[in-house]
Amino acid sequence: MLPQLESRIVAAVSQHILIRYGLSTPVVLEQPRQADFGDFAIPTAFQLARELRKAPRAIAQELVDELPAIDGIRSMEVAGNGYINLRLDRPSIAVALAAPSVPPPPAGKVLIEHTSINPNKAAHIGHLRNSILGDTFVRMLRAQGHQVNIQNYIDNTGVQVADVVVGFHFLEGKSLDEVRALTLLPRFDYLCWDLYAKVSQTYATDEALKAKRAETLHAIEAGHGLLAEMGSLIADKVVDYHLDTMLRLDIQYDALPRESEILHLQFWAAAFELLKQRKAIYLETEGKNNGCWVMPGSAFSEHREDEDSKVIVRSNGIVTYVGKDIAYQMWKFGLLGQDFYYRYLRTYPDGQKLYVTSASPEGATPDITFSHNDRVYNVIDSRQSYLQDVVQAGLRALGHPKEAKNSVHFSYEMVALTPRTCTELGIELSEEDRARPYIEVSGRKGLGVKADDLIDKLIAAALREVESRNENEPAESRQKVAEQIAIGALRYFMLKFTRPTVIAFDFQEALSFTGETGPYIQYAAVRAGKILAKSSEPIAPLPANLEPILADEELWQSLLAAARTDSALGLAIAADEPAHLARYAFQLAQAYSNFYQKYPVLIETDPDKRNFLLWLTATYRAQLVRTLGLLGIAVPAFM
RNA sequence: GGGCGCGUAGCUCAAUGGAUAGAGCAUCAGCCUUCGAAGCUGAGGGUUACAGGUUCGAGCCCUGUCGCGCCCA
Repeated sequence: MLPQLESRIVAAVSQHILIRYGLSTPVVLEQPRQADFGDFAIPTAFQLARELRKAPRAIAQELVDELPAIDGIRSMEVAGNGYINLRLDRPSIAVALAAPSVPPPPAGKVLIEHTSINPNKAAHIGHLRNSILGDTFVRMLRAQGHQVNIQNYIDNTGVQVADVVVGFHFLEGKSLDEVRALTLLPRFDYLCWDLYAKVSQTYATDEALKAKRAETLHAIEAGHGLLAEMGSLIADKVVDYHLDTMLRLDIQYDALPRESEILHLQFWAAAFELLKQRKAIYLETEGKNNGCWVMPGSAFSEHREDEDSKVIVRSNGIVTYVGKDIAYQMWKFGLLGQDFYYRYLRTYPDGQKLYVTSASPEGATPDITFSHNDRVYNVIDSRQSYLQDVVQAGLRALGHPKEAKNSVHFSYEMVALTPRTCTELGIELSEEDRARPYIEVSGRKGLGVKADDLIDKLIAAALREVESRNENEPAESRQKVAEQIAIGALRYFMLKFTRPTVIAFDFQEALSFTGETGPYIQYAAVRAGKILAKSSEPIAPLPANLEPILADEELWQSLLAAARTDSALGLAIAADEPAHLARYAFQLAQAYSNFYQKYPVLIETDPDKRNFLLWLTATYRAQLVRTLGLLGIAVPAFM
């Protein structure tokens, strides 16, 4: 509702500036630093000052004097040395907020790839940041009308899966049937976690075992034989666990594109032909890369010519990682000229179906595709930014600048552990490490916090709180509420940091449910719900004369805070930053907590005011539920 | 050596080039005979790493220096 008003203001001011001064200076609306300055601020006079060679304050005064009336604006005034502060027509904002919301207009088709965990061990907290960021951004885009499809890429033929096969088969001498039996036992993913660490450490001293790694990898890539079968058995089972873990966080996918199908359907061969045709790569004939197909450094580095060229196909004919990624990125946009087959995999509790790629039409679901997207977000940590740049350059070199521009590396920094948390986990640290602010997790060392362990721990902590506060609720409901609180705490924790910030994960901090946390926001929504439930009377329509009620400055500020949800969503999407929306959710909860403290609703004796307070409570509740929903956080029935 | 990111209160972090740099935690002082305190009110705490520059205006942009992290070689 506020966005419409905002764009109306921007349009009116821009148009006036164009006519009056002949300038198309962009107009931005700000939220004033102090509430008593006004409801919106326009700093455009400062920009105009340069071009008009005139004092900003004088320009602001001209604008205020000459601007036509804008619907919904009560007054404009010049402030500071050139701000224009706007005050809104309060009753009309309340009325607009009370009106039913209109669905957003349909927007473009977007692909978000997230999670993409190597299917060789249990998920850890670092993976959670990826999935929660990706899933939240999906929810945000969908709320703006985008048609989003969610993909979780599975590298089921990579070296990491090979390592676990090496572990089972060569290190522990297990047969296919024995491994199959193990996959049926609980927590096979945890078993792989330990085995992967063991194998990685054994490589350091056991050359013979290390030699088995390459043999195993080749067998898996070829796709037949005992080792390949064992690899796919392990990967499929571990993927199942990942899907279950993510479902606990309310995270779902539409499709699982797999590396095995990219290989078997020879996506790379098609991409290779196109790259050669368009002269995006060339065969190096000298130097260290002699005999390799390379992409020149100038293609992906704007400023420097002397950047090393990037090898796409090695001299032994084996395509690199980047090469395969370019082929896959082309497929995402529908530029490859071929597609996967898709096989039904499972149905989520809400009825949504999940598909996995397949190399043959047999058993495939006809008439679906997950290709041909307008825009692609790859949620991948910042360590891969160089590779993502090369992939993007590949598209550009192939003559697809638009798609290159619409390839977004949605990058984020890693999740590390605080030294204190390492110690709690029984991990020994060197003197040097103890002095560091954080310790990087490592699957090879088995150093990390498993996602499910963390979730279990959070639920246990939440359950203790819930039980101490809600003795009369049935155990089953308390369990459910504890789960919702735990997930709320976890999701908010992963979202409150901006993407380039390294999260130093600390158990004590993550297990805290006070202050700027998910449960604080949930609590605000639950309190609002409780008042609404206790009030026996239905909420009457807003009274005709709202002016006296809204003359109360604090009450007005409270209402305005609740009206900013869509603006906050818009800003967060424009900045590709879910943390902005998370922060708004917290501010919204703070605003409600203040309102709750200051205005007791149910004992208010003036019926008009009481009805208004009830209405505002319902509005807050709705905005809190909606904003939390965008963050993937549920609102418990009680707390 | 090159590339990317970071450096803000005791700690962890915010801050679309704009007004007096804000939150949470921690510390201290208050508020429960409940619309349940997972809350609220208040206090103290800042040379935004350093040095220049651009600008009407810089935590943010540019250059350099120092420190930290990651990636590539």
